[in-house]
Parts: sequence; C-alpha cells; structure tokens
Amino acid sequence: MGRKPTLHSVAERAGVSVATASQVLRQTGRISAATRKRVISAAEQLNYVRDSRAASMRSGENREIGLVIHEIANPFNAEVISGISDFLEAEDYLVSVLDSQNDNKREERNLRAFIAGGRSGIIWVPSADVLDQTTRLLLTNNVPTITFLNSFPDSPFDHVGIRNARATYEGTSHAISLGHRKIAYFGGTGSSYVRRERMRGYCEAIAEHDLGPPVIWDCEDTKLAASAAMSEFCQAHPDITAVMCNGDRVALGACLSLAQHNKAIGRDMSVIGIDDITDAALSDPPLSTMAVSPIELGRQLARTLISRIKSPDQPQVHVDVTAELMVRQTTGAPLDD
Amino acid sequence: MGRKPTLHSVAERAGVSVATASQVLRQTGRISAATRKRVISAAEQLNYVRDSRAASMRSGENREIGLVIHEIANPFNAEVISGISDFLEAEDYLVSVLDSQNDNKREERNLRAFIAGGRSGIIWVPSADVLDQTTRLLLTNNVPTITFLNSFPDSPFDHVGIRNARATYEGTSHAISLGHRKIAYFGGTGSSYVRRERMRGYCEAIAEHDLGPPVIWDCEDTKLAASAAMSEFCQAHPDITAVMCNGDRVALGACLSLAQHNKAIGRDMSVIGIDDITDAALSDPPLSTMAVSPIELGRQLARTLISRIKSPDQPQVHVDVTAELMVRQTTGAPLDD
DNA sequence: AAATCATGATATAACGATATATCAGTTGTC
DNA sequence: GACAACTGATATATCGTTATATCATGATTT
Repeated sequence: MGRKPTLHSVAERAGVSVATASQVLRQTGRISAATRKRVISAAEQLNYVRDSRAASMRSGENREIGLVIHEIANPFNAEVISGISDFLEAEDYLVSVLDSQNDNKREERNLRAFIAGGRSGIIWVPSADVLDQTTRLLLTNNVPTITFLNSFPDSPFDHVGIRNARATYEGTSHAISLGHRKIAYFGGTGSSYVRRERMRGYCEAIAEHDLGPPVIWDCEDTKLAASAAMSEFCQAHPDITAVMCNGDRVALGACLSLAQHNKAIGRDMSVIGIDDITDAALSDPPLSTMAVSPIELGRQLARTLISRIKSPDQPQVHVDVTAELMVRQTTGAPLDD
Repeated sequence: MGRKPTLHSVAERAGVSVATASQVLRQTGRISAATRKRVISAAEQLNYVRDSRAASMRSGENREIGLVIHEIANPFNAEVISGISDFLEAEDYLVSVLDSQNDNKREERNLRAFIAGGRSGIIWVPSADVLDQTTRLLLTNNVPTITFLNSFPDSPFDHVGIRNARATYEGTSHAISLGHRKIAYFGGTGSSYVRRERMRGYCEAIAEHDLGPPVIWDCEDTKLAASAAMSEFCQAHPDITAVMCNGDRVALGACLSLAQHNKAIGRDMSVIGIDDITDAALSDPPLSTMAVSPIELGRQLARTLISRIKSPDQPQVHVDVTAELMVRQTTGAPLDD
C-alpha cells in the first residue's frame, strides 16, 4: 500500500469517471442508485479520505476554523476551547488550535499558518502586544477574524469577550457591601485591554464610595507568582482587608500564601476572583468569584463568527458576556480593629 | 482589497513570471540580486502569504503536524502540548491541536481531518476505546503516526509514553518503605492501556511484600469525582493508610476530601500521585508524586516522529520515559494503631 | 418521424502553488 | 569562429479536487 488512495483510484475501481465519483461523494448531481452504490463501496474498500486541500482550493469552501490562543495551559482558556468546539462542531466546522505562548512573533507565525491554510475563519486571543503587521496580514488576506477575550487599540475585528469593567466593579462592590474599606486590585502585569478594563471597574467602585486612592499590586498571572506576591503584599499593606484579583488563578495563588501564613481567608483577608474555573469551587476554601460561562462564550463566539462569514461586509460587532457574582467562602465581613 | 494576493499578483507587480517569483520566495534556483529584491518588496507590499494547500499539494512537503488529544482541559495534557510544540517548532514544524473529548467518534473525525489536510505526521493520544476502522484509515493513507501516552492492543504505531508500571511500582514501594501495609490503588475507570499498566505496577509491589489482595477503587478522572469517591472510600476501607493514585488530578481531589473531613494528610492517610502537574507543588499540602518531565516527553516525541517521517520503513519504535519519585508532604509514616 | 426533454454520465478547465525542462544571451575554451 | 558551459529567466505540466459545459441515450411530445 505504497501511496494513499485518491479520487482517481476510487473512480477506477468503481469503473466510472472522477467527475462521477466526486459527485457521488458530495451527494450532488444526477446519479443512478447503482453507480452510487459502486462508488461508495469502492471508497470504503480503499479507505479513501478526500484531500481537503484540493477540495477547498477548488471550491473555495473550507469548513475549518483556526483558533490562536496565547496559553493553552491556562485552565480558563482550556475550558472555553471545549465550549467553542462544541458550538462550531454543531455547525459542521472543525476547530484547530495553535498556542502562541504569549509571544507576538509566534502569534504572527500561527495566524500566518491559518491564512496560508485557507481557513474560513479565525478566532484569536490577541497577546498583550500585537504587532502592526499582524493586523495588516489578516485584513489584506481577507479572512473573517474575531478577537476573543482580549483586544487591542483600534482593532478592526469583531470581538467577543467579558464585561470586564462591570465584573470587577461588582466584585469590588460585593466587598464594600460586606463592610470592607481598604480594598486592593491584585495581580496581572502590564496593560492589556482586559486588565485595563478590569482595573477601571475596580477604580470606579472604590471612587464611588470614597475609599481613597486605588492600590494596585502587579504579579505574573500564575499561581506560583501570585503566592509569592501575596506574601510581599501583606507586608507592604497590612491594612488592606480584601483583594479583587485579576483572575481565578491569581486568586487561588493568593489563597495558598494566606493559608501558609495562617491567615483566615474570608476573615483576615477576603479574596475575589474572576472566571470561575473548575478549581475555584474545588479549592479549600472554595473561591468567591465573578463567574463567566464558557458555554455562553462559546455560543456567542460561534454565532458572531458564522454571521461574519456569511456576510463579510456587515459593520463591526462587539459582544460582551456578563459575569455573575458567585459567593463562596473566601469573602466575608472584615474583622473589627 | 477584494481578494487575497496570490503568487500571480506578486509576480505581476514585480514584472516577472510566477516561476521566478516562486523561486525567489523559496530561495532556490538562480536569480539575480536585482529581481530578487523586486519580488520580495512586491510580496511585502501586498502582504502576500503563500497558500500552503497549493504548495504542499504540489511539493508533497507539508511541515505541519497534527496532534489529537482526548482532553485539552486536562492540565497534564496542556503542559505536555507546550513541550511538544517547543521541540517540533525548533525543527520548523507547526503543531495544531484537535480535542476529541474522549469520544471515539470525534477522535476518528479529527484524525480524518488531519489525513485530509495532508499533515506530514500525526501525534495521537488514543481514547480508551479506539475504533478498528480508525487504525485502518491511518495505515492505508500512509501517514506517519505516533501514539502518545496511551496505546491499544496490537497497535502498529510508534509509541512514546511513560513507564507506567514502574512508576506505580515505585510509588507503592515508597509507601511500603514508610511502613504502610494497607495500600489501595485509587482512581480511574475502565481499562485503558495506561491504567492497566499502572495497576499492574501497584499489584506487583504489594504482591512482592505479601500485603494481601489488591484493593482498587474506581472513580472518574476529575478532581470533583475523586473528592466524592474518597469520602466513600474511607467509609468502605477504614483500615487503608495509603493510596497510590491514578494521576495527580485524582490525588488532589482525594486530598480535598480528606482535608474536609479533617484527616491529617500524610499521617492519617498518605497520598501519591503521578505526573507532577504544576498544581501538585502548589497545593496544600504539596503533593508527593511520580514526576514526569513534559520537556523529556516532548523531546522523545519529536525525535521519534521526525525519525519516522524521514525513514517510513524502519521497524516500530517504543520509547518510555521514566517517572521520578518526588517526595513532598502528602506521604509519611502511618500512625500506630 | 422530427423535435423536445430528461437522465445519467463524462470531458475539461480551473484553484495556486512547485518541479522540470527549456530557452535566449553571455562568457569561455581550443 | 565553432562549440561548450554558464547565467538568469520562463513555459509548461502537475498535485487532487470541484464547477461547468457537454454529450449520448432513451423517453415523451407534437
């Protein structure tokens, strides 16, 4: 079995022309029941798989979507990938994933590969610092593109994300309503679109209640970094009683450090996350967080992308999904002084 | 910008033939410095991206590898994907991922898509119950395929995985050397290749020390399921003092339940995992586990796959990476009765 | 019986690139 | 000055499909 079967070999075995074989396998044209059966059986016997490169080149149709994400190992990202795949598979699209690992050079290479492969659409979680050329590449090559979760200034693309400012505003307000007066924003680095929005919501909430100047503490977005950062943070700001975190992973890292220093989480220090990753509910103590539904994100994304593919000239679309407050056990009233 | 730029439009703008343009962009053939410059500049101005479908169809070369995994959201899987990508990118391959979500129908669809796309190699984590037809499809279409982590009976493919039996043998032996006499195997369901091997290593270790019949407790491979299962398990087997777990995720779930029932982990009950996922060290208490290096897996995988692509007719290869005992704080001597 | 129509199949030209052969010119050799 | 050898560029066939037009053939109409 030296080479792989082609439409030619299927047609030959069935004793018909390639044109006929093609029509049978695509269920189109006028074909008699007898020859249809012969072709199908020949294809099965040969284990024929249509070459999608040739097919999509000729027909212009390619039911494959490319997803470029900047960190597959991020549990929230991993969870939403499943959500996306489910919805797009229902529409008979296939979603393949490339990981850009937060590197804008790799990001461009990955997007370029999807353009090169003639994907019918691209879903893209932009890195914090997108290259100008990357945008130009996508535009000139005319691929329907949607940014997801993160965006960037003057983006010409459709966007599906989270109502970030509102999420942190409500998370912070939750702490305020419990009686906290000294609340910090904890985690993240740099100024991606997502983080800017989240910090804005936090700032608005504390400004509204005259809780003094905002306190923002940077740290890398991993559990390990967050744990180390929280130790330093407690030393630097002993008066703070609640932290609105940049995400669940950071929040869980913070809790880890607090537990190790024998602080009572939800009493000495309240912690609020964003995302509601699976581990949030399965941590000790369970994390209070602003929950985002991967299902809902997947649904919106699929809808927006398909609508863009169908009518490429419609005006830019921007959809934001609302996060819901999920009170568990890392938030509570502050201790009296 | 109606349509996307092609080699034809680049050649036209540079005032040369498509053949020349192609040679310039592939850095082959004899081309003068002057025309080379004109072509490159034309390509840049047009934001030209080579259509990899046409290119790979004609040349037969396609530096893309497909990875079919059965659960992207599994943290261990997510971590090894990065390891794999790193090594294969160094060899100038691109790795795209499809998630089969543990469904053998979807698994076949995904593999079929990679065959259809003319990938130069496929890395595949087989589901627990692979369809016969799936194997035939891969063989007849002549795609270099490597199974990864999991395998299945009579697999004709190269394999890179973990020395599973040895890992559980050593994990169990570690518990025995601490003085434990009642040790169970905890977690997983059904009988995938991986789990069979892991149970075998555990059985061998306890048989070697005459520790009675093996105790095996099934549960689904998630933290939530493991937590619930551990509660039941403690009721059913109050005499057991150590569990060798089917993986870190299950081990962490077990710890969660133990903590909630106020059992001292590492004293009342010792817990050993496999994998050493990032969270293992960042849990409270940190998890003792049989550590597998994603880097090492990635290296072996890349090497095996590339060697198979280069010489398709070499005999079947089987590589297993050794897991190393990593003692943290979930294992300790059992309490006296 | 000639004209019309539907049926089932096929021939052929694309899609966008690359491999191969070829072709003018120029330069070099004896 | 004839022939070879090299240089830089091009024409053409091809990869495996699908879209379109076309073509026999037999059935139906007038």
